Amino acid sequence: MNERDKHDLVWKALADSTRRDLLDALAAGPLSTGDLVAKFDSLCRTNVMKHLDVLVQANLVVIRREGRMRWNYLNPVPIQRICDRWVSKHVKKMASALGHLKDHIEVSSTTAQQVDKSSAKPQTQRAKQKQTKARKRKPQNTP
Amino acid sequence: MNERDKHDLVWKALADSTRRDLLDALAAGPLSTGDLVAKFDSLCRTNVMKHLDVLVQANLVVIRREGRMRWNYLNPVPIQRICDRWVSKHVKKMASALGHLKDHIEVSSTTAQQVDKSSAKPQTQRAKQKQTKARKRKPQNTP
DNA sequence: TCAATATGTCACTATTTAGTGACATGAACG
DNA sequence: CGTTCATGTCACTAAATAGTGACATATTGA
Repeated sequence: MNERDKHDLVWKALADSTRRDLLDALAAGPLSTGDLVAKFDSLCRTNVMKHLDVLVQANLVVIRREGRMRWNYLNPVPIQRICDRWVSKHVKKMASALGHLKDHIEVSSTTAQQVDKSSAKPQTQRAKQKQTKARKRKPQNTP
Repeated sequence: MNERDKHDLVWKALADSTRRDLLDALAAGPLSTGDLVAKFDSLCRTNVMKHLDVLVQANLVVIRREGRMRWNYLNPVPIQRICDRWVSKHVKKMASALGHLKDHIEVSSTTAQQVDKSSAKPQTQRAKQKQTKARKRKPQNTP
């Protein structure tokens, strides 16, 4: 399993709100599987275990066995890791992307409060040709 | 659409590696849909548009129309927002969770490097009873 | 040993999502 | 006009995922 796949497992695991809730429950301290089942009334035990499996695969939950008990521990490291990586990966580009964004955008009500202002410089693109033929062209920066 | 649902849209949108790649491509600056189709050789145009729709729903991509062209802009705000919120939401618990974790864990090779050390204090849990009956019990902290 | 309990596994259905081709719309431009 | 091309929409199939009940395993303690 390469790094990118592991990365993807974490994203996939975090994509589900039920699993994020499970992580929430474990944030205060480890719980047994049965504890979690009791806590999440809408889910059957098998379902909880399946979600836990996904979290374990992503290394977001680590288990410790004690007799017939299984204690589930939250491992927060991959979360911070993925956030750090994703944000830092884009942090420079983000500043410019925010710049590109403003000026002329169909500003939605929510977007309006979330977007900064600066310049917009589209990339010049389009090399290969698939079924959709295309030619070089350059849009106005500030119509 | 409540805040939690919007939150979920962002997670769901980011869960797919193709969509993360699309965001990567837009990080350098806006691209038209056709540009993106040309860039992602393995995807058909309809597929690219569907992924873009998901990103637009999550407000991760904002579009600007210019004649018959559609320019897709990355909006990095929700990413930072979700990372900030998720991390800060757990930041205190995380320190303690990391504490809970070490001591006695079936340390996997990858986990070993990602986990800190301190104390482990399981929660006392288990209230309701579903099909799985359960009684109160408390595991050893450090076996 | 035997019964209760916690967890593990299997087989299956239902829902969602990915992915595609065909056709529709609408601006650009001769 | 009418053609070209970027984009939009629809209908459909295939694959992945959520979710469940039934049964299996294994530990605990009377």
